[in-house]
Amino acid sequence: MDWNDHVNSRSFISRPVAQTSFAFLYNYKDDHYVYPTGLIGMDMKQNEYENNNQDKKKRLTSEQLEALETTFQEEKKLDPDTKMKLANDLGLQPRQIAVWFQNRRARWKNKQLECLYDTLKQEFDVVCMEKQKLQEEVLALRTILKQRVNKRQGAGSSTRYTYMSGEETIESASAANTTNNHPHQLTLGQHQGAVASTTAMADRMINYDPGSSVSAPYSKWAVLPSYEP
Amino acid sequence: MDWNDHVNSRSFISRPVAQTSFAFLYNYKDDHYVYPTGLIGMDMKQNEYENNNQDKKKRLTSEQLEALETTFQEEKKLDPDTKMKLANDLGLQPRQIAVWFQNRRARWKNKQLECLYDTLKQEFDVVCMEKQKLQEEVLALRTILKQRVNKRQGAGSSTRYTYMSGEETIESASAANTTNNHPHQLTLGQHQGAVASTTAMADRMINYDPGSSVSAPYSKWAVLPSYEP
DNA sequence: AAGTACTGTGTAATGATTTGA
DNA sequence: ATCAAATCATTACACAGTACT
Repeated sequence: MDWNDHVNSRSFISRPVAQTSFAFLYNYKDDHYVYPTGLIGMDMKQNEYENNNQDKKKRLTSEQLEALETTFQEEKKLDPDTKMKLANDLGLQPRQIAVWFQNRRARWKNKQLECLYDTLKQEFDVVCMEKQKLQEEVLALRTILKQRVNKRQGAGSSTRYTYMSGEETIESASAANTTNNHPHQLTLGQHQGAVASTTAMADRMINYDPGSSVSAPYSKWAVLPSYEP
Repeated sequence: MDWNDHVNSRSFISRPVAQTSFAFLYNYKDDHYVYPTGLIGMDMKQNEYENNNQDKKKRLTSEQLEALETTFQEEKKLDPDTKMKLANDLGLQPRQIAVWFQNRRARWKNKQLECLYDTLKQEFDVVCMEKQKLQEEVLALRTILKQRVNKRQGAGSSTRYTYMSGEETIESASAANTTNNHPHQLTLGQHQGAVASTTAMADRMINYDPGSSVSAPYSKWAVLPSYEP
């Protein structure tokens, strides 16, 4: 009862419904309403005082977004005071501010996840390479040891026990590593390439064939296993 | 002009608007509209013939969801025929079907991402372990080699050139690997634990402290770096 | 035959609502 | 009242065919 004083804060929020509900009034067939050019980036405030007639706009202006974004950067959570201040400054309902922050948080989470994935992917690649090198190194060392043993055996020397013990522990340590036995390293598919950007995620998740945009437009959806709950 | 024959497919789309646009008519203050009990799970069809008065419902019925879900499982993409069929079968607008599928794909993508992450995480852990073992193995092998060389040197033998060359290549191969030099392996934080489930993702992304749910409710938002675009 | 307008579809981003805690 | 999660819908742009000039 402290804030949202004058109006009921929910009174006008609702998007200007007319445009979509009566979209059939427009000449355009399905969902291809042609936007009045020059209305996109404009700095037209859409507060409660001017959404009465036909402002078919809902998107926040760049100013509003900027302010919201800045605020979000420093505080993911929105305390009531900030909310009211933003609402007053930007000519929006407090409720809108709250909703914006909620959505922002939810979507920020997904972004985070993507970044996390990319990071992990890079780490993974690095570790794989290092493992590869270590594997080669082990082979090299083994070869050397073998050569040496052969040489010594030819000379009639016998520190053979020590050698075998070493070989044994070695075998047990890398028994499962001698071959490429990572079922997902390549089979998980698509994610062995260079990590381009966050949007490259989609290309890895979806069986996207970048070449054929003509044939089989539905193919990319048919392949993946269903991970649904 | 062949397809999209009878209806214009967008004519009636809009959701039953009354409920949201005129929400301020309800007595409820801000954003806490209390739903008329007993209307939630009911199987009331909401096609164009009965959304005129006061059906404050938007959620699809379980039947509708089931059908949509089933269809989605077999085809992530919605071809027009299927769309019309579903629309007729379920008493929904074709537009609604399309929208549902779009949203479903978006949600599915996030789920996929989570699964992908978990899978990759497990692979990562495995590879790390294997790398660890290989590292130990390399050390063991080196030790053996060293022992052997010392022994031979003590005996006055001199295959020293061969040894050094081997040692050199070895050093170069694992120069950067001898220590734990993975900046993110633990620093990325939070994701070295067992991979519990897909929802465990949030716990890894957000700096979530599972113990203190009372104090510092805002703390978990203040920590992470901003990965925003 | 090239250019242009129209239409349907897709994805991505975004605003808003519902539900339960 | 607030939040997170899920959901519905809309906005906006891109691309592909088709048709009309």
